[in-house]
Amino acid sequence: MNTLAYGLLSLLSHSHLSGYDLMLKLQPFWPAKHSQIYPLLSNLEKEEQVTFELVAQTDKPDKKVYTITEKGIDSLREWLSVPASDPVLRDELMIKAYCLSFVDPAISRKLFVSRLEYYHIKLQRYEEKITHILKKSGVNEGEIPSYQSPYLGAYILLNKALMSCKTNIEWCTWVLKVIPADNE
Amino acid sequence: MNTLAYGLLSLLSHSHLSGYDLMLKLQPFWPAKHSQIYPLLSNLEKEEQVTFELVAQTDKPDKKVYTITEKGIDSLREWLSVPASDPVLRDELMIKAYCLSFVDPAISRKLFVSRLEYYHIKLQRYEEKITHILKKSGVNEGEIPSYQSPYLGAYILLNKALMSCKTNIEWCTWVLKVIPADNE
DNA sequence: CGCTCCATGTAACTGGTTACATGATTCC
DNA sequence: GGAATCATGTAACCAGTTACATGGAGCG
Repeated sequence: MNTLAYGLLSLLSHSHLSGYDLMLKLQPFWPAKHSQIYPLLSNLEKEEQVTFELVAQTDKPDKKVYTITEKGIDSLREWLSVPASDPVLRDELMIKAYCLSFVDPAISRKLFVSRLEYYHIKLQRYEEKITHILKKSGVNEGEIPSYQSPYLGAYILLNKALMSCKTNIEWCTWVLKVIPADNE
Repeated sequence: MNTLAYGLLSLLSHSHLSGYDLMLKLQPFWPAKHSQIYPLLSNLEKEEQVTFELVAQTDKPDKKVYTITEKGIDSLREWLSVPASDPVLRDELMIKAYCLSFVDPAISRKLFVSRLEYYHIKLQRYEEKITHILKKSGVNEGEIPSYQSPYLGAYILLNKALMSCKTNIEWCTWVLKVIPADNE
């Protein structure tokens, strides 16, 4: 049982999903390709942490829709009780930022301008998602889903994504102010 | 040539370091173990991107101090010209946050309290480092190292680390407000 | 006609971690 | 006496990516 396996279980603890759905939903929080997910799911099935049902579709390929078992929920609970290991961030831009001065400012600027675009797209998506789940959870304006609500987890995560995104935009914008413009 | 190799080159572009030093310095920005770094360094040496000098020490083991070559600087420059790939963050706490409601609030709180401690320690370290490099760079108060300054890269990175750290502290603190206290 | 989306799977490879191995010094 | 730091290296393993494989539906 690795972290990815628990990631799959935690998504399945909220809804029934296919391997393909799991891959898409997990992307923002624990990136993984389908080639890693499918074998893991069949392991989880062997261990009786999940079950699946073959769902035939007409205009799309058939799919396996997975459901978490009581045993699966139990191992999630156990996993939640041990402290989370340290977060790991790997960002090429940070290494590139360290040796900016080896190339001319125009090239440096490009790096940060395109990263800014990346974050702006993310920001928009996160904002859409957060209003969407707040609507679904049915809370009043300014309120937060309760501890028992199945939407609390998603709301907490999206809030983190939003906050980090904004901070990164701030950082990139600041860096662009520090890099001299081309016409200077 | 993978990202880690460029990470080593970028550190060596600023100073002469041993494999051990490189490992320690790289940790905050691209975590890697010595077992990954030593073989990479000997590859870089074969490709003539770096050279090394055996330095004998009396009270510590001897070491290999590496120096970047012109060829190494050139490949760094080339690498800087291609856009940085997307950043990857993997954080178990995010997955755990998603299924908080399966355990009782006391257990949830523990997760975020210990993560807060983690970030507070990081914050302190980053603050020390940033004042240290600003002092070394010799800029006046409120000023920023120039584009040509060898300290600009480190300053930009530390600023990002600081900003992210503060945002994460803010997030954890907010989450702890959302999780009901034990005596409620 | 090629591209993307949906959907599943395996094989080969690269990246990263853990463990094995050695050995002196310093600190508790 | 045991642990931590410095310093280098290899071997075995696990995690993650890329590529191979198949195939229908819908879009431009």
